[in-house]
Amino acid sequence: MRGSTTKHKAKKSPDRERLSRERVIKAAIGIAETEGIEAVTMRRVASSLGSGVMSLYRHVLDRDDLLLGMLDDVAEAIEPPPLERDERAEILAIMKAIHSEFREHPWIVKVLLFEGRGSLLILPLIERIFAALDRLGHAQDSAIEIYSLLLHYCYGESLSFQTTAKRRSVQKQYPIAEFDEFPMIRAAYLAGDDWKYDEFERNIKRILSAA
Amino acid sequence: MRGSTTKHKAKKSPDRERLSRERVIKAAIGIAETEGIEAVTMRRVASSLGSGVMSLYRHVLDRDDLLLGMLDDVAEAIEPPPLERDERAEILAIMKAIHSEFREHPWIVKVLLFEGRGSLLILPLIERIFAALDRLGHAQDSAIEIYSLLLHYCYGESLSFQTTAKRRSVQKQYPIAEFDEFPMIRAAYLAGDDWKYDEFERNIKRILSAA
DNA sequence: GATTATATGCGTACACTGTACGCATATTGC
DNA sequence: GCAATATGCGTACAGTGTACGCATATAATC
Repeated sequence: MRGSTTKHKAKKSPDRERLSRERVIKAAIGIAETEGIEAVTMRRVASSLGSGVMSLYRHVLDRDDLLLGMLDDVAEAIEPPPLERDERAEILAIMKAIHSEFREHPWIVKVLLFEGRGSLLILPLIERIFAALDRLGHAQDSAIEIYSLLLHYCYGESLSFQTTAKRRSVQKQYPIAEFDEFPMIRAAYLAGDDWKYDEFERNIKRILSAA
Repeated sequence: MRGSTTKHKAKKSPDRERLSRERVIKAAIGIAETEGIEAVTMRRVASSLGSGVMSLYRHVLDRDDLLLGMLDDVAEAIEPPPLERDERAEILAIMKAIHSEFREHPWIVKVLLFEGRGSLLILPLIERIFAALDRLGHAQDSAIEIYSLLLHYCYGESLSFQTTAKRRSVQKQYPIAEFDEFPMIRAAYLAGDDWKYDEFERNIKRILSAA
């Protein structure tokens, strides 16, 4: 929408590219990707662009707006899975697409749940879920409930995955002795989570088998 | 003007109660309860106790430790639901207990998921869930998966409830026009969520029907 | 080209945050 | 009464988001 009129008049060849909403958002995403969303401070973004802090505010309303822009950017990049004839296969494919996006860009979940913002660009996928539930014979209220179950599990799982990973890296783990009175928890704890690979998919299937 | 009431040096009866870990944590919980976890800053807690900021650090390692203390405090207050013969009823009762705690003290979920900390005091309830799943004939791996499904849905739902409530109060809602291309989402959106009352319970039952 | 209008960059300042350091006082043990 | 310890907390520092307003770069008009 902006700057499309290519009036290449003065080739001043700016040694430093001009700022833009796009560039600011992309820089913020880069930082979030490598250092986590907590590292996305206005100063950090500015310094990664080699600009002053307040320059960012020419292209972004405030930090909240920047986060929203980041969401829109990744939402745009999602490629919708191909349509499936089978309703449950359709829903599973969509949930897997969303989930893998959450895994690839873990910061998304924190922004979604903490800032309470959501990108509108994901709506087509949600609509497809509702359509599939409709085809499965669900009335609106139960469709909404199942959708809520699917998505909130996805949120919780993705968020927990992050914090678990962090906890594990920090090695702030509890001593196993704490679990002595709870044999089953202890066993689960010791089992680790290598085999968890397909847990998400299997749990979505569980939900769908009850839908 | 604190000391002005007592002209001589009060030897044993201080007009101000002494600080303690307990008092610090309780004060922090009070603030979290009424103003949200974001308002729980060291300065805010100190001022609510009428003490200096650094005094808190005599009873609490750091802010993280304070949050952990808060978790333990509410976990302690949970009353375990009575044992149920029926396994699914047992699990449902426990999940409802946890969920209602999350609703009553919304800040818990944020601390749990963001700080990545957890209170050990809730382990007895978790153990009961695993025991019930065992009685239902689940091997360890599928038991862990179902437990993960149950709890992560509970997390996601509780967290989303908060942010939705906040969004609603701020009235930062999207204009309905945005949903024109997505009739089912639009309908769901317009339906509101008054009837959502038992959604959590019904969804847990859905999960259990697939367990 | 010259002049004006606007868009953009950003330095400084302010009100917050957590907490390290070390001094002052209160309480306890002998 | 005196020493040892426990407790309270003032000050300082490095962070955070961002309001304000000046300086310059670019665009538009004459």
